[in-house]
Amino acid sequence: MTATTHQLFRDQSTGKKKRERTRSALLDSAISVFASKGFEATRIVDITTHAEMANGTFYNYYQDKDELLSDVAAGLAVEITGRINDEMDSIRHGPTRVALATARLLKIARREPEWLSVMLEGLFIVPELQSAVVQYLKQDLEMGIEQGHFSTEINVLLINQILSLIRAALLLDPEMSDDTVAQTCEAVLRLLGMTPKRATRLVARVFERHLSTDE
Amino acid sequence: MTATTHQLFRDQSTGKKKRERTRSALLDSAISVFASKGFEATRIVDITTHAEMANGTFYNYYQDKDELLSDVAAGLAVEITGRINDEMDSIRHGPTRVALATARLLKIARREPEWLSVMLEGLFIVPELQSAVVQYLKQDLEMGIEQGHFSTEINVLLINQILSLIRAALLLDPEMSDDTVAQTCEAVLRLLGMTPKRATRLVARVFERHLSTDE
DNA sequence: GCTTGTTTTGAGATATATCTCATTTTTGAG
DNA sequence: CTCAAAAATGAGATATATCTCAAAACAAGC
Repeated sequence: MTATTHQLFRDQSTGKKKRERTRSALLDSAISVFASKGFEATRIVDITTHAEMANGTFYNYYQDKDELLSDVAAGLAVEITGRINDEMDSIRHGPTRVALATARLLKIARREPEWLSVMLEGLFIVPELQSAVVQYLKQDLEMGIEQGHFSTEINVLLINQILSLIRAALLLDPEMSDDTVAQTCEAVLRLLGMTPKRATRLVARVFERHLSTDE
Repeated sequence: MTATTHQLFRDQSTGKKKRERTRSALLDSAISVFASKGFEATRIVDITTHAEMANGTFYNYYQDKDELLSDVAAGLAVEITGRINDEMDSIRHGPTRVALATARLLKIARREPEWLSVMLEGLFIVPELQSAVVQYLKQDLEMGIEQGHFSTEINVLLINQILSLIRAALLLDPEMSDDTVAQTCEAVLRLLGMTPKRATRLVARVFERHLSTDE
């Protein structure tokens, strides 16, 4: 029962001290187990078994499950926001940035189905983590408002609505078909006050200009 | 530690046989405990203690927690949809129906904060229950589309997006201020393809025409 | 108030998780 | 290679939940 696809934290820690490598193995296993059984239902021993260690080892690193979840979610947030921001510097059109970021996020979820669900679970259970992820989103929203494309107030409910739309997509279609991605992007833009026509057109353009290759 | 506010199922079963009354006491206690600790975290004994019975009594009625949740959520769904539909017969304008139903749902959550969270938890954990609740919503959506006010396809993702917006409101502001209610109604209408201006105007009208008294 | 069927009770058997720590194993610097 | 420090181990002590069932309490018809 070793990890199959991702090796995110293990990869980041090869060459480093043993302590770092073990911690990373715990983090990677936590992603797999949290994603498959859900956070509440997973037992410490599920994670250590998956990581092929003794259960006592866990307690050399964390006090409890929550501490581990924080760590995992924070690490995933860094990785995911990093990937999304990649090559977005050049884009200075608010709605395009929002649509592209949303689409990229969901496409990451397609490649690495476990990442997004675990990160979101972390964001909802350990709300302090939200600020880190959400700062980018807020900047893009402000840009879109200043440019006159969005018609909305930025408040905490709006942010949660957007996160909820993303979670709904993940829950309903973990495979993350292009349809689901497109419908979710359009939903976000509508929520922000764009008309259906403009939203559809923009999403289509974002798909062909920025996402045609990166499958 | 007896129930304070609601007595939904107890009230429905006064006069009936003992068996019914005990079952109702379990259901009412389940609402309180699920709402305060969350479904996963509640233990059977939490519910029986709250209901002031021996823990063994639970097993005369249910096999496990999930069975109880189904029962509770189904009962709540009947009560809540009944209240929402009350006096909506006369309204034949799709968007008004959607806005009013959303606002009423959230205002029920204000009076009975436990009901909606438990019902939603049930809908997400026992998806079979969704169809019962969602049929009304679908009818209103179809009406709005036929009348040319909505611009969207009705599919399961859309339904989940709407439910998610409602859950976001509940999570963020359980007190359910008028602001939260209004913002959520507008978000639903935007999602369905109405322009921000129309959505705002419609929600304002629904508030003054249909909701001014029922506080 | 007696009797029979129904419901409740709660102690304890069973199951499952957490957490500790004396011991063993591994690591890596010299 | 050697050895002290670091890390891992896993059996078992502690804690917590589930579920059962013989006995007690109760309800209701006669």
